[in-house]
Amino acid sequence: MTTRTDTKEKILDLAEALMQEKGFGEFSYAHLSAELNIKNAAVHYHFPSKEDLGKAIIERAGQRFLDWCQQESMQQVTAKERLSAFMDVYYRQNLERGIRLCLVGSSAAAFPALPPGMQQEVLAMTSQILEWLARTLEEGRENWEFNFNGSARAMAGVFLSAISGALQLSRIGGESFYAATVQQLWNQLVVKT
Amino acid sequence: MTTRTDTKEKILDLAEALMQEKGFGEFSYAHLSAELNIKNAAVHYHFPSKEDLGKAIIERAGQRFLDWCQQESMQQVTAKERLSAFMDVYYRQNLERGIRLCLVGSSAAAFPALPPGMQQEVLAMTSQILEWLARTLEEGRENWEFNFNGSARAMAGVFLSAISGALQLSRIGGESFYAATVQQLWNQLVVKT
DNA sequence: TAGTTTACTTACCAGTTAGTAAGTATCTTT
DNA sequence: AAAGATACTTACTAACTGGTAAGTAAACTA
Repeated sequence: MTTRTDTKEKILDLAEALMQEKGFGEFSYAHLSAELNIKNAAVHYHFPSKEDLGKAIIERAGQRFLDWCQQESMQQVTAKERLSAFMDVYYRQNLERGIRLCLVGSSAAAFPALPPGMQQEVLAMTSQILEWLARTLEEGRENWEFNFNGSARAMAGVFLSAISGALQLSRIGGESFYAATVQQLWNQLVVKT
Repeated sequence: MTTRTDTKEKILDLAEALMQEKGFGEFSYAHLSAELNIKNAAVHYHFPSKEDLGKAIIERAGQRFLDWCQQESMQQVTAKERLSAFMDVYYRQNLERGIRLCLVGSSAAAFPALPPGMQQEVLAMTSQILEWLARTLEEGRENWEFNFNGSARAMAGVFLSAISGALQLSRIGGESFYAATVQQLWNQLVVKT
């Protein structure tokens, strides 16, 4: 079975981008329909409520993250290379597109205003990311690639807080702020060779 | 000369709290006026546009920060105690009030949607904070209270990113996430005695 | 005490928000 | 070829948004 149209995916792509650029509460069905040259009722056809739309955005992104970290090429590289790839895909690339936030940062900032069903999806996705980060950091520490004290889970919290925060603050301080901050974070973590 | 009413200050207090709780774009003149038992036109009397209101919120908070870090008692304590006080006033306390974000984090997340005049105020306030942090970190390093490599300015960027990010992510992960993350950050920075 | 300023209220407005009900063209299945 | 599902459009709504113009009561000033 083939889908005749890809309107639903296009809506999700655009909504996700707008969420990173402006926040979930700062774009409307009218924004989506205007840009896609459809009527706002067409968006409601695919996503009856904004909660449905929000849930779908996060659900898809969460699945994409799982696919990404379970892909074959990921299993063959070191923890340091995996963490570097993570930062490139989920942070560095957003910087190049007009400083989009990561979905975790965007969701966290607007969390109390998000529909309940969406909050649950955000929690699930964030937990997945934090667990992957903790596993990666722990493995890197055992391989003498990373150097840090305390639990890998706590370090994962610091790392995710710092990079999502740095992406946000670089909207104020510019790309140079992001570059300097992430470099400092990386230097603190990585064992010099 | 005494002011007869304090409506203007009450509006600022409430607007600041709402900005930390929900974000600048997520509260309205109607929210403010309803809670203060006045009409929305009364809010417009004191702050004609939302840009005026936003500028006033940040301007006042920036001045409050300057007053705070220039107060007499601050000059008499060590860098470590000053940094600890900063985290208590500007972060720990927000956690206790339903996880309000700091104004820097709230502003950064919504930055592209903020009125231009407000963006300028946010930049000024953030610069003040980063400069103070860099000075404090540098002084603490010279006193053997803190231990870090690289420039104090870069470390200040990591520190501010991490704590503002941790406050946001604790909306997802709860207070325990904040506690664990900030403890890890502190342990990495502070020289053990 | 008359005039002016301050701090509002009353009563609007045009634009935007998420959401809905009913209709239509096109494809798929029987 | 008929019946049903799919993917929309047309046309609408009630609630809310930031913002304004005109009026008013009380306080301050000349």
